Amino acid sequence: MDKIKTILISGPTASGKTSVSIELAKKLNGEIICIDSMQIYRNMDIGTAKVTQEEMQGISHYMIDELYPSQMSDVAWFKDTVKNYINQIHQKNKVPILVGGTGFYINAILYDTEFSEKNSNYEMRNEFREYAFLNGTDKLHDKLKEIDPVSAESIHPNNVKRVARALEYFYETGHTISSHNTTELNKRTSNNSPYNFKFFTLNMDRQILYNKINQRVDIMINAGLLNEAKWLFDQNFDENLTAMKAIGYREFFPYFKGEIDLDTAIEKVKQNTRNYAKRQLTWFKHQANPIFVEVDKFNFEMPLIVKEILKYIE
RNA sequence: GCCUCUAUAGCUCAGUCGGUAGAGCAGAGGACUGAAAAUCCUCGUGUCACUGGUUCGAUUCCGGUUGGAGGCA
Repeated sequence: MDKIKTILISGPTASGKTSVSIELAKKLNGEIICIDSMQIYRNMDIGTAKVTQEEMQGISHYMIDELYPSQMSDVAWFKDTVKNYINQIHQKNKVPILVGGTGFYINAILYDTEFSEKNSNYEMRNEFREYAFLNGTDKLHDKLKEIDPVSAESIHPNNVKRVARALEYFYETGHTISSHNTTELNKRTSNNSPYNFKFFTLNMDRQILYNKINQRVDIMINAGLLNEAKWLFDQNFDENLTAMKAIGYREFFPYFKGEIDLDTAIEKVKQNTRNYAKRQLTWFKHQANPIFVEVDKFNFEMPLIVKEILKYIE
């Protein structure tokens, strides 16, 4: 049986993924799956730049509003859910178009990262984090050195999250996470993806991108971002929830508490968004092998961009 | 007009008891495989405003000039 054909449109935030994907879907009889760690949450529309009903132009979208902010997402669940949607869309004889900026999730889907083994233990994670807090990050790192020197070598002691996960993985499965990672990385290079995919990353001059980001934050403010942020703030959720880390929300919490003024909070949103865009680009450049589409070279003209992408398809 | 303070990295400021300087922020680069919009790592040469003087040597001390802030009239 032939592999299912899919198209993936990625890129940093504010690069125009949404409109490109909708134009493509119209041209290719496609449906859209959003690969975005934050658009998955309900009640967080403006700040996550979620597609609006009008923008969709009748194209079906999936993986939006699947969870409540009080729920935790994770790669394994995300990948399985997307997989199902891809199959469903394919069975309708339509083209699944994946669009999003969460590189970690994208790779998990495209390169079929193995998560079947049950090995996630949040309690253990928290214990390790507590241990590092009480005894210092180096002490936690020493524990890792004992059971998995290879991982200890590549994970910085300050990166408690990773050190804790590596330890958790070992105690849950009896194997080192470094061996698991090696296996999964080999899958990526040996091209045994379950999909026949074309992977695009939209990009543009850095300064232009930053200007777009700044402008978009202002637009979000005018569209009522503050109300959304206030709502989330008022829920009094645990600050460790993924949804509480969303840029465009958490920066306003100190403002609601009266600790900073509004302009400072808005500047912080812009800055964090810029930094995030930078991290996304680093991921796409080094953790994947996409076709880069420099949209500013096409003057941001949608027909030209779509035409460029279509050149690589079929 | 007079007096006082001030002029150092894109920004906010340290500092050098005289031997050409360093933090935070911004910015840049990177890592990443069950929290990922998360988490973490690396990167700081700039006419030390200009101009004279003292000195072996001045960004540092002294004089003047110019810009800024405050006070008195």
